[in-house]
Amino acid sequence: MPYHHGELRAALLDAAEQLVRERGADGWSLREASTRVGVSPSAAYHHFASRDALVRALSQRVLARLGERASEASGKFDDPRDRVIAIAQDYVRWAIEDPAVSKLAFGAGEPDEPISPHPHDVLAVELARLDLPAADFLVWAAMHGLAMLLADGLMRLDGPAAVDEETERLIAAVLDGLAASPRNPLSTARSAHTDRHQRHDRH
Amino acid sequence: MPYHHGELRAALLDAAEQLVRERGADGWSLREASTRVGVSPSAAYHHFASRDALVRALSQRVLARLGERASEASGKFDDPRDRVIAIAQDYVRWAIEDPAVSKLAFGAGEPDEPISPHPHDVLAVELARLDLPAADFLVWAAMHGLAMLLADGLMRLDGPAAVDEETERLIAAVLDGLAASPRNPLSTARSAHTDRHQRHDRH
DNA sequence: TGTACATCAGTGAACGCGCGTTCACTGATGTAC
DNA sequence: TGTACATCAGTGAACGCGCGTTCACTGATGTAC
Repeated sequence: MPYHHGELRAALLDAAEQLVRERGADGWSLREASTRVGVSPSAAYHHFASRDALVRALSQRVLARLGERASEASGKFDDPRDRVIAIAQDYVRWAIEDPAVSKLAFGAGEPDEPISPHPHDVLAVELARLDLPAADFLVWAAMHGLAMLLADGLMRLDGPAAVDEETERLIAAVLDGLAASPRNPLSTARSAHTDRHQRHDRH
Repeated sequence: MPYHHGELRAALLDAAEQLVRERGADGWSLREASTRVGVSPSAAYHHFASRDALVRALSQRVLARLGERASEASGKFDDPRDRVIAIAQDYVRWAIEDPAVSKLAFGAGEPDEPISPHPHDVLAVELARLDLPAADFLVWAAMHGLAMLLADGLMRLDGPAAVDEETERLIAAVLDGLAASPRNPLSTARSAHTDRHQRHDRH
């Protein structure tokens, strides 16, 4: 073990992520993550201002990876509708496979810097192609709800096939329903990260 | 302050709920709740086996209250469709008004005993009247997702009117979409509490 | 109505523990000349 | 190519703290007779 680790920041995030996976969002400590990496507890403070900063950084890394997954999932199809459904299926499967990590990702509050690619943005691009303005948050809400109910064990589905099927059924229903009753195209919904971008842009 | 409190169990749950509200789902201790009630920390052990048991009991109490709210909300309308939308609007508003408590309610795992009335059941009754079999979990997922995205600050809406409007838009879309493409009426989704009931019934 | 006594629901001291964070330090690295 | 030195990224001891839980206890309550 070299004196200078070299990748300590990433290694601490890895260890913390694994601990979240094993013990839940709050069942671990900075000291424990340091020990796993093989480093003294104080070493972490050269990379994170506090335990809380580490948690936020982890949340952001996880969300960015989810955004990448969404991009990949949508890339397997051409039709925008199929792409949206593929994103949703991937999102829901991910939440079931990694429930504690996904809960942490969404519960860590405002990010320190914009998340790229943000899952919401990946979805919004596809919905724009479907000519369903102001649908992005509602479609996101639908897939998010299904994902969280399953991740929290409040709802169960037998096997990945059933999960994919129900996800498609829900998202298809939302898309069809929104298409059937279009309304005022001016969205009233906003996201934290979009706000920040806009604020930046205006300066 | 009498030696025998009389309502200590409920008082501890009240204090814990308020602490969750102020500091977040995990930002408080059993000792702190006891102190607030004006009782020694060990007194709690005559009413709860552990801190974890207190958290579970709180989660269950909160869910049951949400079920009651849902019943009340739906009672203001006659048309089942309006009733479903009213339940959803109440659910989403509740999550925005009390985000930390609502997050705790859904994250506390399996209940010790059945929740009555369970919010999902209240919803399912209305959906049965709409002749939309196997729609209950999907409609629940949609409202739940909207609620959680708003509670976690991942999405924002300006004011209660916008919240109600977007909630109605989402739920209406799901109902319309599901009605337009009916499928195999055999639901593959199950809930933890329904499972338990069934297991009981079969004995 | 009075008394003995079991039970219930508190007290308060103590336990061992692991936590986040600070601090003065030191070994390793890389750059200037 | 060699050396001086600043900077970087670790160490390890220590801090004060509040935690959940246990334990022997005691005051209050309610019931039997």
